[in-house]
Amino acid sequence: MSSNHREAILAAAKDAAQARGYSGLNFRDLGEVVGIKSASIYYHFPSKADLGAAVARRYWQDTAAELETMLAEMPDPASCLRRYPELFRRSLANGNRLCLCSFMSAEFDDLPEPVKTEIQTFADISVAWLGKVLAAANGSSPEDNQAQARAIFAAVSGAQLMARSRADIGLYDTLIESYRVAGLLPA
Amino acid sequence: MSSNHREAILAAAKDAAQARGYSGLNFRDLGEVVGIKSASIYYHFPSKADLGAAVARRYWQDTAAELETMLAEMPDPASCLRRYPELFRRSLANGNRLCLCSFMSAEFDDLPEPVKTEIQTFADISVAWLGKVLAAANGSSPEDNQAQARAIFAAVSGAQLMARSRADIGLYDTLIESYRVAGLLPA
DNA sequence: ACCTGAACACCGTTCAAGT
DNA sequence: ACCTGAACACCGTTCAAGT
Repeated sequence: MSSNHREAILAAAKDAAQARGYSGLNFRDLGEVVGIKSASIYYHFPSKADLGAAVARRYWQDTAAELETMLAEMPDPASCLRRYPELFRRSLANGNRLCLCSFMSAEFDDLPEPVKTEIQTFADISVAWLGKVLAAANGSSPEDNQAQARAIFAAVSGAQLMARSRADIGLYDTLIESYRVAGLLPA
Repeated sequence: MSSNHREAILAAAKDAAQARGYSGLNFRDLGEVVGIKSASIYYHFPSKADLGAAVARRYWQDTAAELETMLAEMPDPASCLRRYPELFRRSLANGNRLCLCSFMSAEFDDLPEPVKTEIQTFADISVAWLGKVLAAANGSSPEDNQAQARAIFAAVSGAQLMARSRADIGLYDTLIESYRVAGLLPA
């Protein structure tokens, strides 16, 4: 109950940041969505930087949990790799939104240090997961697959960005398919 | 003389937008760089939207010219493809900046319609050029290479974005190399 | 514990007025 | 033609005051 507003702020801030970035986050709109005054948000988060870092932290934690669940429920690594792009697809399906990490990567120059750290962790856990799954798929070590894991992460991010710029989720699907044809992603 | 300020504004705005995006563009800073008051900028560009569109238009025009020059000076399509990523590399080398089109793609929701149009043209001319060069390289038609051309554009954009988030141009080079290994880019 | 009203400093933007 | 001063609206933040 007492933490309801805190959670609601985190959720609203996540949605807003995926659509308008860190610089587009503003406490007045957030307060309106949550149903409290903007000043009240400072009771839960001492500054915008703190809120941004909390949102980014929660974002990679949720993603990490989801990736682990996927791997647990579907131990076949090839299937996991095939389904990985669905993660980014869902943001597009949800109001043509971008990965939080991508948007904030663009905003690198204006990001408070703690926020930078958290979005780097998002990339780190994604790449680590991809490396692990690639390794399981081809019987080598995760270290040997780090380069391809990073390439997949970067390429999928780029596909999402391009699709967003046209508000065209079909373009995303086409790009992912092209990555498979080219051999960047396993068919 | 009279157009000096106009050109200086365009140049300063381009640099700023590649570092802080359209939303990060601000007339006070721009005026300071150019040496006039922020209000004076409105004489040259009736609104921020107009300035943004003008910057984006100039950006794709310059890029289109550069790509055509490259193709004219180095008719070997394989060499052109090998050098294509240098375009994005240069933005990173220039103060860890992002492609204007990428930043504004992230900002899609808050972009005035004319700005959207111009950055889509940037993607269009890039993809068209890549399709043309790919076709010349493998003896088919540009249409048959559209999918791969778009995939290359998206992937290279993603690599630049990821490298920016670490301020690590070496990561960009590694990612491009991984694309080559995977077969997305010709070796 | 949790929230608000009111205020402050700052900044993007506008526009009537200058030369 | 080109520029500016002054004002407006907005936003992040603070804080004393409410319950």
